[in-house]
Amino acid sequence: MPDLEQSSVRNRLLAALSADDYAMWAPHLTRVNLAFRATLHHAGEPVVAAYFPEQGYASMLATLGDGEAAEVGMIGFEGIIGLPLLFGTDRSPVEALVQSGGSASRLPAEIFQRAVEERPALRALMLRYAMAFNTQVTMTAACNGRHRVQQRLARWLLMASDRTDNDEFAMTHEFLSMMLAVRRAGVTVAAGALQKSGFIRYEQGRIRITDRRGLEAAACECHAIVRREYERLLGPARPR
Amino acid sequence: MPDLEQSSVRNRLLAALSADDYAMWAPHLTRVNLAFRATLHHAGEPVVAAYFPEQGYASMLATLGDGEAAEVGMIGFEGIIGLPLLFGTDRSPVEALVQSGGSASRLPAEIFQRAVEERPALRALMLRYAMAFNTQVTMTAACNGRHRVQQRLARWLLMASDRTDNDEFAMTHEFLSMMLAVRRAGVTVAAGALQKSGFIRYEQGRIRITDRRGLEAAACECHAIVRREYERLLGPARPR
DNA sequence: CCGGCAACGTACTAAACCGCACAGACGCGG
DNA sequence: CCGCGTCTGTGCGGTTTAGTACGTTGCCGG
Repeated sequence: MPDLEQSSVRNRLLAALSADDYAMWAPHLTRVNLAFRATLHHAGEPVVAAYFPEQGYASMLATLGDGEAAEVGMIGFEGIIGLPLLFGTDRSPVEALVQSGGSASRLPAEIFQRAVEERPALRALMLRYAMAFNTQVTMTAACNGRHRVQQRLARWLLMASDRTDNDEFAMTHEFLSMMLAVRRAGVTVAAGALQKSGFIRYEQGRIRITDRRGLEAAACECHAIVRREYERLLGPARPR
Repeated sequence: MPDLEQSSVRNRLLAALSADDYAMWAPHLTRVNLAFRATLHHAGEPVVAAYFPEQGYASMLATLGDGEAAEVGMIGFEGIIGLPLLFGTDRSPVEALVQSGGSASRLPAEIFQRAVEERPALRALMLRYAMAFNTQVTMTAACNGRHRVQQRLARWLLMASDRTDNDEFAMTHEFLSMMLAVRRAGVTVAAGALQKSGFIRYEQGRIRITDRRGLEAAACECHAIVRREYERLLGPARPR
């Protein structure tokens, strides 16, 4: 497989690497399919590779004792899946589950960890992303405690939109209910209200954002706070 | 002020530094008082120093748009307050508020950041701690979504106990209600139930854990998961 | 010893959400 | 175009928590 040109890479972290750092990685990067519902790493098991999504995104799910799980963060083309490697460990109690299929560049764990040790600029970039992602998890914690289902649903849709650079995605109420840790029927009611207001439109497993401004107003501030932090640390997102 | 002997340091990160790394920092460390209710850094404002608590602990509070705040993590003698510095930034939307007074070693931001850049072993230690703290925030996010007030209260008391190495602390229901993002009256009811079961005992602003095993059973698994992750990454806590 | 304040106990109504159940709508394969 | 599985709409009773309010207890300073 030929090396991928850096200029054709959509992943924002890979694109932000210096030419040198990218060239170092290029021979080790393989373009892989991100299959819908694939698990990139399981809770408590070794993380053997880092993934830089190009299209699609994955959820980070905290697994609770009773077999349940709750989403704590999302990672798309702006980030990297496999952050435990950056922190010098190869496992965590978090599972990475692909929610929207696509593709990613895969890098073996040893290559990633060696580069993080040896390349200060690369390390700094990854750490800034880690900070942004931490902020996302932090606000999820606060949001889960304070905000109502409808606000959280609106926030969730905006985050998914940011991370896929898309206004429409395949997504059932059942699925959303697992992400938000609420009942399926609770999602139906909240989504119905958002649709009635004209912010979204959905049918049979597809949701489309029809009024982003409105949806932003319906969401809690958590989305805006996290988004600002991403832009501060990683540069502006492309305009929507 | 004379340099502090590393052997007399209670903070587990400082104690775990190599003698070399500690010696490098010793001239810059100042022992400061952690005053009850002091803010070590505000949301959105520069972090000018890192603090290594010796006694007492601080809460990390995510500030929401409406002026409210919710606790997302706690840092005591096992950690460091000022993690944004490790990630190469000097601010975050999180506030560090002292919840139990004590003392800490203070290190100016520049000194900390330079050492993180230049000293791989020191950096690795700080990153492992950051990973452990992230796990704490992650589980808080999941816990806030899934678990009931009484479970969360039990978990919170156990975490505070771990971080102060103490079974008793000054703490009102009013205060706990802010930490858990619930009503004050909700805490009274939950705490009353825990007391009735004999797990805790409290009166006028003091809470004491009287049956740690029982309290652990009453808490959700989130506490055990986080504690195991701390031990895995940072070594065993002293037995309780 | 007494007044005042902070902390805690409790009660009531309302809202949010759960658990469950079931019916209708859609869409795809045969 | 028919059948069946998936997805969505809705309702009902029950639990949890919010919001509010007010009474009681205990500490502390005068």
